[in-house]
Amino acid sequence: MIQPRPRTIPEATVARLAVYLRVLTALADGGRSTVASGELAAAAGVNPAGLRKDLSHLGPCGVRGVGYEVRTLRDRISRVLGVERSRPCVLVGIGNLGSALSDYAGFGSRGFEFVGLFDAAPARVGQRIGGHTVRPMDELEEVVAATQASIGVITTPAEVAQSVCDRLAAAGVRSILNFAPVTLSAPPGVDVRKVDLSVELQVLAFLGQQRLVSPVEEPA
Amino acid sequence: MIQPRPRTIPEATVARLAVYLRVLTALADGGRSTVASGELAAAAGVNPAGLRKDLSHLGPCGVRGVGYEVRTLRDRISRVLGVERSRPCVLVGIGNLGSALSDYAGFGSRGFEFVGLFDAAPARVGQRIGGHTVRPMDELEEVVAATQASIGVITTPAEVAQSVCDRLAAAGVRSILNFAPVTLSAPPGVDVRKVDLSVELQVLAFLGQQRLVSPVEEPA
DNA sequence: AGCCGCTTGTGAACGCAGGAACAAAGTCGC
DNA sequence: GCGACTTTGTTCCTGCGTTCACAAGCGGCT
Repeated sequence: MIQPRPRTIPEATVARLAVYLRVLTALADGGRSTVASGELAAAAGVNPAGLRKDLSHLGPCGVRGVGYEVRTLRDRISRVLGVERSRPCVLVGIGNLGSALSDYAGFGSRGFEFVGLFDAAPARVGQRIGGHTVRPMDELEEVVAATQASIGVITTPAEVAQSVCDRLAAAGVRSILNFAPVTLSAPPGVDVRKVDLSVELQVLAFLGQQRLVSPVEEPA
Repeated sequence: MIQPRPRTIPEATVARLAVYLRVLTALADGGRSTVASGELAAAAGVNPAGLRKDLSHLGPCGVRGVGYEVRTLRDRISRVLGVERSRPCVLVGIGNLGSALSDYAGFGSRGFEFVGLFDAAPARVGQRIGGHTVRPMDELEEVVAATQASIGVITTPAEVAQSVCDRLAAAGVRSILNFAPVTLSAPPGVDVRKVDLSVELQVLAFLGQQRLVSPVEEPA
């Protein structure tokens, strides 16, 4: 039982690996067999040297003078990220955003499958969205236990997000993706990642405003 | 003509300022008059010292021994971020995600207003969503010019995202928020930010898998 | 008025990520 | 079979972000 890659991989690298994986999948679907770091880096929007450093965390996986074998590298990254087989996820809060996510094709094709949709509003329970039926909150724990879902997505209003987080964690969910505009606290051993859409817009607004002062960094 | 804050503010700080702004707004609505860095940092989920350093970029705005005046600080951050008044935005691609975003209350209440929704599919044109009517792509340039929209949001399929980006940039949009799973290239002077939902899930999957090896960092 | 406690703002050290340059290695052409 | 070219993997270095720790300043109490 060897551990060829026991060391930790930086989180920034993990995020980029996911991008490389997408590009590699597209290349493989296009019939491409090998690719060099320069081309891959351009497609992913990163520096070639940084890309090679990222891949070096997986061990040597390229051929000098040639490049990387597309399918081999794709499979290797899939295995490292843990998306080689589909993972069951539950989604709580079937509003507009929740409906969009549950129906988002980008998830199913990338190793994530929603096995339970939940909402507290009786009017929404029973609706069919993306091949699944919305369930009442009462069934949350039961479904998590039955499906061994390890990932939960929260798209509820901010007021109830913390209580949903608590229930998910208690039910055994170990990873939570939070779209509600609050900072959640979870017990140790549970990872929480936050996606805040309005923050992204506000950063853009700031950059746009700042450009009015120092228009563009134009080199001589 | 002095320049009290001419220097650039780190982008990571700007993102956190947006979070502080949300917390401060909630505190102000709750009638709170002052708040200390410790409490504010806890609500935002960051280190108190880092929060004070972030705020120091705005100049002295607290009172030693007391804390920060909630409303004053809120207004100051709003001004720095450039969201003191509403900004016009256009949204291209009215699929599930686009519909959700156009209807998302979190945008309107935080200084962003969609002034144009666009889609290429004739079936979607004419639909009313969130108080606006979906327009055909032909009218994109016209609406951007008429409304002086400076921010564009792309929620189209990946295949057409680059062409939409080109048209937005040509029409005068200076900031673009991209939800399509591709890396866009834009002319200089145009900022592009990318939000990749499946990357977030894949990072979570990796962290969850990694926990199986080194279960939890339990200090003695 | 003077002291004390609390909180801010800042300076310094640490760790990490990103970029450039270089050596190793493998392939293609002759 | 050998040389030259291409590309990877690594190392060094620079800069940024984060954290810790302390001095300065203000309000409240006596």
